[in-house]
Amino acid sequence: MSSSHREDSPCSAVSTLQVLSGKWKWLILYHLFEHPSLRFSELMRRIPGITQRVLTKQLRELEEEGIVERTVYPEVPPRVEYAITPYGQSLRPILDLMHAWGLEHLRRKAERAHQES
Amino acid sequence: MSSSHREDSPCSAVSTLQVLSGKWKWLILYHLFEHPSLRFSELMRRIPGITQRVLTKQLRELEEEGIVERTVYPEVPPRVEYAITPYGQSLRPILDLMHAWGLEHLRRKAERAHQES
DNA sequence: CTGTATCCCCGTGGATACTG
DNA sequence: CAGTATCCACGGGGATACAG
Repeated sequence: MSSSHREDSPCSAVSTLQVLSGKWKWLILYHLFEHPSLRFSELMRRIPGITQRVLTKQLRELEEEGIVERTVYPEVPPRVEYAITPYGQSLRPILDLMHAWGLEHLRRKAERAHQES
Repeated sequence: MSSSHREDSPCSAVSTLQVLSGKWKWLILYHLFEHPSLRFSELMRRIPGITQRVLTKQLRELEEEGIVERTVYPEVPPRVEYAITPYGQSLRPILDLMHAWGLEHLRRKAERAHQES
């Protein structure tokens, strides 16, 4: 996953973004923070627009980084549940801050748009 | 800038990432946090690998969002300085958290790699 | 020095069909 | 239900040349 050119940036925040790079990863985390555990199909339903292929891929990458845990229940039909690992929990403060900032930013833009009308 | 499909995600963190989407934006912010003000060429030097075209584009987008301020000094040769706006300062806590998390993540990976050797 | 203007590559993600 | 397997489209970003 992009361990290609060894940029070795002095800014470690960049490596965080690297790990979480992927159009839907933070949204996936958001839902897993809201619900301790979700099935594959539940994630699909909660994330309109994502496809099976992409959801699978991003979950696998999050799992690879130790952020998400995948549990397979050997039943028929198969059931697979995803949950945030304790390590993944450490991302919560970041997501919360971004959530707050995003809200404020949207409010700010709405205000601007309103002013010039 | 991607106001295309109106996903209206319930997660506002996503809109934050949207605003800051761009390969080098956080790194640009990082340097502007370290130095109250930097010239275009100074940013170029501090960000190895970026091109003029892309640096310009990302700076313009940050400016558009009110995060970065661009000041042109009408001299010859021209001098342009970039600085974080007060509003942009509100991103600092997020960047700091990501910085810390990134460091810890790298440490963690190094540890793992070391274990299995 | 601080940019534009062109052209182009390639990786991420989307569409669709199929499977244990 | 929870995925793979293929194929493909698109746009963000890189290379290069040029300009005020």
